Amino acid sequence: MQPIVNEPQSEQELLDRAVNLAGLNLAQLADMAGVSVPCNLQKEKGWAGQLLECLLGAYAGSKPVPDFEHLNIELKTLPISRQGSPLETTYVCVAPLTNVAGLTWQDSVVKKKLSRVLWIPILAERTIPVAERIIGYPLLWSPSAQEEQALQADWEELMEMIALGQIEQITAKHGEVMQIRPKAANASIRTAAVGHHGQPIEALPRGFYLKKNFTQTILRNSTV
DNA sequence: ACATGATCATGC
DNA sequence: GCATGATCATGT
Repeated sequence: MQPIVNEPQSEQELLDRAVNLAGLNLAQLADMAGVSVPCNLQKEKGWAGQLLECLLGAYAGSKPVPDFEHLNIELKTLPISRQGSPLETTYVCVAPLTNVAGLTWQDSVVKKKLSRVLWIPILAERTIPVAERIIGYPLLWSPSAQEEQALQADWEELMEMIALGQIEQITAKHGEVMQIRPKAANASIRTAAVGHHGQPIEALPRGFYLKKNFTQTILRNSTV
């Protein structure tokens, strides 16, 4: 999927574009982009997110930079129920498993990634055919002081465990608003990590994910 | 019913 | 292998 518009030149232009997509369904968006709608997302889990990128003029591709680099804005689609509740957690970034000594929240990739996010809710209950899922009203967000505190607390807890060589003890239950879970093509993938005694080990790659309670709060706080 | 752990596609 | 985009599907 290639971008079909130029890069937005301002936050407002980006937001305007997103607002203009609200209320449309994925079939209409696919039509605008000249692509076909998959029957399900089993083999194209990122399809809707990539479709929105293309329609809004994101050019970053798979580069480790914000979707809208010059605006420092990250784009996230968020599947929601008819009640407006998030249906999935939200991937943030890979969790560093080596050389973590001295890393601070202020310099973390998580903080940077979440500093400014354009959330685009999609009514995406699994019973709704992909083509009929509807784009919701967009939300341009930066964490409040309270939200950042919560994120920082979880980040510090989780990173401390990693720094102590406890990566294999971390489960998705750790963290109040953010968790660490596997992020890999399959469970046999391995990457460099650090063990209990500081020795090098191989571990399943992990990622930071925002829990539903957190993204729910973001949506609620924007409710009119 | 739901979250956790597992997985899928793609580019370089 | 690691980054991007996430949702699937099983266990509890």
